[in-house]
Amino acid sequence: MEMLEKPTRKQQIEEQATALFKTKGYKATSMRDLAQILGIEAASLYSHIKSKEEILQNICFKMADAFFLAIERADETNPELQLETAIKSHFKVISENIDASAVFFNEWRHLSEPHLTEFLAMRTRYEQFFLEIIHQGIKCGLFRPIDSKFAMMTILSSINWTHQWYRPTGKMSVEEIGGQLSELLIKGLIKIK
Amino acid sequence: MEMLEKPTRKQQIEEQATALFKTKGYKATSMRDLAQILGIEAASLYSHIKSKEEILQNICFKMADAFFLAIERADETNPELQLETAIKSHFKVISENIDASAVFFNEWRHLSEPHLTEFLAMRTRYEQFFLEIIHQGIKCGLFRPIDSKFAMMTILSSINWTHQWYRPTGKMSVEEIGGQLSELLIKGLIKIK
DNA sequence: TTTTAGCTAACTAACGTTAGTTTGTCTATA
DNA sequence: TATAGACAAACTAACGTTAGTTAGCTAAAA
Repeated sequence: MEMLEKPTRKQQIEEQATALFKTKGYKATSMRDLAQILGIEAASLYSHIKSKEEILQNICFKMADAFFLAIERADETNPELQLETAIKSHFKVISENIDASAVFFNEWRHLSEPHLTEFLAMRTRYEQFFLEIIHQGIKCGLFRPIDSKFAMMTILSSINWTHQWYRPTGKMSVEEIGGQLSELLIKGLIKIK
Repeated sequence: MEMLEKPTRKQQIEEQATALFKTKGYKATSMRDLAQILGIEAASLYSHIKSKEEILQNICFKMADAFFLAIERADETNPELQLETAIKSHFKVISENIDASAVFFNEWRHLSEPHLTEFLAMRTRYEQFFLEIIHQGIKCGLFRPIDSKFAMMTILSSINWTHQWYRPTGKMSVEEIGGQLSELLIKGLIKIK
């Protein structure tokens, strides 16, 4: 872990930019806003970065990598367990990168080509992973016969929204939220039956 | 219904602006972009509107009104039926205003004061409505003992994401999606048990 | 001495918006 | 019936501001 070493200026820039992009949005954040937070002039940022969009690209693709890495480790055989693990892993990545997640989900459309196309292709591939689990679950009669794409969208959107309200200082822990999320989405809100 | 009459120029502007704000975002949409679509000069827009932000305000607050109107009619006594009705009503409003919903959910942060504060207050009040239903359901033992705010966020985020993938021309109808949404969220993905 | 990280100054492009004007159409009056 | 006034909706031109970015300089660190 290189976390212990003090961050490079470039890392500081990306960190503060991530926070600004989250709260103000990419387009509404100016290089002068960013520079001010770091206590330097806007022009000085360009000693460390190539362009404003380069920052956005780094945030988006680093997050994409993190998401893929998280689900690659999950290899359960039972669709229910598989889905539970996938939901928990997905949320864990978000919880560890709240600001970057917000940017990832809300600001990707400001990527220029060819990065935009590449980004969307990765997203589709990622969704495919959840789609397959749900499809298997339906096929073996474990899940109710539902439109699998619809179920995938519903489940992912619930998890993806957590960046809006989850706070590390809140009363629910990461494990607790992950568990509750998968329980609510798989078993539903209603009790027993 | 005044739908049959041809829209005023102002209505045309708001309609096209809504579409642009959805796809490009509020900040990334210029008045020149908007004017071009309507086949006029940017300056000419100001014969019909006060400012760019006025358009955003109209979109956001019209949607807020629509959402409140939709749930005010629902008055079931059973929490399960109440929640089902609320979910369906909420989705129905989105389905009838896909572009405006996207702007409502994604661009509200660009409202200036005092509109921003007013907007957030309305949103909290709206969330309170769902919170209350879930709270009642838990209290009477119908719903599992879950953090009600967490459940509310999870449910609302699922419905609010539908604007991203729902298409009137798709294979699922509005009623079908509304039904599936409430079923998935209330009864869960898993079959029987 | 070379490199790094900041500075000042400036550029071009684009932004939202205002001012003043023109054009066509409808309506009421001469 | 012809004309004048009012209005709506567009135009051109330009304003002041802000955007992202570049160039070249300076001072301190390696």
